[in-house]
Amino acid sequence: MTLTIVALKDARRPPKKHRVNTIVESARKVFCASGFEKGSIENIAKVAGIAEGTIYRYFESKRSLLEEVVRRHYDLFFDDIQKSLASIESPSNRLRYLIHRTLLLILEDRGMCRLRTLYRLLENNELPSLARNQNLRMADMMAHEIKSGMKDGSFRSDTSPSIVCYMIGGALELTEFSYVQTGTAIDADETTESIWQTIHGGISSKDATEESLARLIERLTQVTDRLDPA
Amino acid sequence: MTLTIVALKDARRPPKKHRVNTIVESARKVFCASGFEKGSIENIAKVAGIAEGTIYRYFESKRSLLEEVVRRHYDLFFDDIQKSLASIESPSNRLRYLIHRTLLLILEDRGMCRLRTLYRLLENNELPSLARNQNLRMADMMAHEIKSGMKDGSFRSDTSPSIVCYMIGGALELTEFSYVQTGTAIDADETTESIWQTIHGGISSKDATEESLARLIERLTQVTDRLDPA
DNA sequence: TGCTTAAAATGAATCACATTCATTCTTTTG
DNA sequence: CAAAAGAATGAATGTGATTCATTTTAAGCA
Repeated sequence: MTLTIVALKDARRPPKKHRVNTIVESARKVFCASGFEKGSIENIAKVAGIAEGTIYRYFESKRSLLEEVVRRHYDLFFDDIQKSLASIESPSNRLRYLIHRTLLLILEDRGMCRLRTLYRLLENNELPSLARNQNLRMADMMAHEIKSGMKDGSFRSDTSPSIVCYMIGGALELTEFSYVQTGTAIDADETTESIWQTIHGGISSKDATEESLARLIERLTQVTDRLDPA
Repeated sequence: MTLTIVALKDARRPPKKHRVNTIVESARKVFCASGFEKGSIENIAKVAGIAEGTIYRYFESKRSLLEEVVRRHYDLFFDDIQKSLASIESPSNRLRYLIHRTLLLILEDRGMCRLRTLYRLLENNELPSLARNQNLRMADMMAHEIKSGMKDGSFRSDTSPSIVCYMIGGALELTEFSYVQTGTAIDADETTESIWQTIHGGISSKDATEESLARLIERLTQVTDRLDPA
């Protein structure tokens, strides 16, 4: 008897958690398939096999449901990325990894990408929103590496971490945007390389350095000429 | 008589153009004040002093009305920028100008910015949309300068113009986004400088290399001085 | 100037959805 | 097992974009 009761008690909560999971999962499917605006609550309820009203027991609004869908997806990503980061050596390499990993995520699921891109646009009211937090989390990770690099001397000390973050984040976002829009595949390796190269070395040709080298060679030639048995 | 008729005939079109102007202008006011979702057609019609249905004679939907509002604003900007560009000397300077000018536009009207940011999010269906065209137009201008710079040797030849465009565009967009969200003023000069510096010279410190070279040259100079007929 | 026809404007009606809530069904507790 | 609490339901509500039959205005013509 006691066992039965315990079993029932335990069975009480799983249904609750299970309900939420079912709803979020259905919402994900519907939103990914039809987009946010066209993915109706009616449809989500139908897919979940429940009544529309039930959704509102667990979620305040359609938008907060979207928020949960997006959050679940990206939380996994962030947790995973943060773990990997620990085993990578220098700030440079970690920064590169962040770029590369994000590109892979973008490629992984175009539907979610579209949702996220779309989601960013909707949140024009509350400040401490999910998208903001996601951006901040990624920006924080990048900024941290940039600052480390500035400390250990591998990056210039007059760099503005936040602007560099914006530049990397922006490039990733526009790449994502272009992918979502056109569906043209991205070469993650190549794109990482381009972004990294620009961030790292800039676009200016290294005239100064090359001039120095030229002068050096000239001098050396003079020296060797002298030393040569004339 | 004839004159009167002519006057009436001419009066026929101006009302039409005038109507559209009135509608767009009212829409701009309402959207800027309340945002897209909360700015209702009813309200726009009221501000314009016409019936709701009339709006639908000139615009297919609420969204296309938004599109027109945004387009008008940015068309002016692009035309102006393109004119100024002609009188600027080098690719580098033109690129800098594009960055700076865009930042000034962002600062100029936060309401329009918010609309544009919001607008970008909405367009998840039709490909050749306005936002896309705007992005393309700006991207084209930037890419053009980058390619010129690569040709004339001031930029590295292994630069990827599109990635660099993405990086600049992305940085501008995130700066815009942060401004729209927080309202914290941006220092256009300083931000331009940071973006430019990173794009131009990268973040890696060149100190090490250059110092070594300088020392090397110094040594060699000493050597050659010795060898010179004292 | 009056008459006819075409274009424009109107706003009440429609429609699509998100959201609410009185009611019904289930589970828990005593 | 009955009462109470908690979930679920889906019809009703509310909001706001969009449509359309009707009315108003303007244009063309004798």
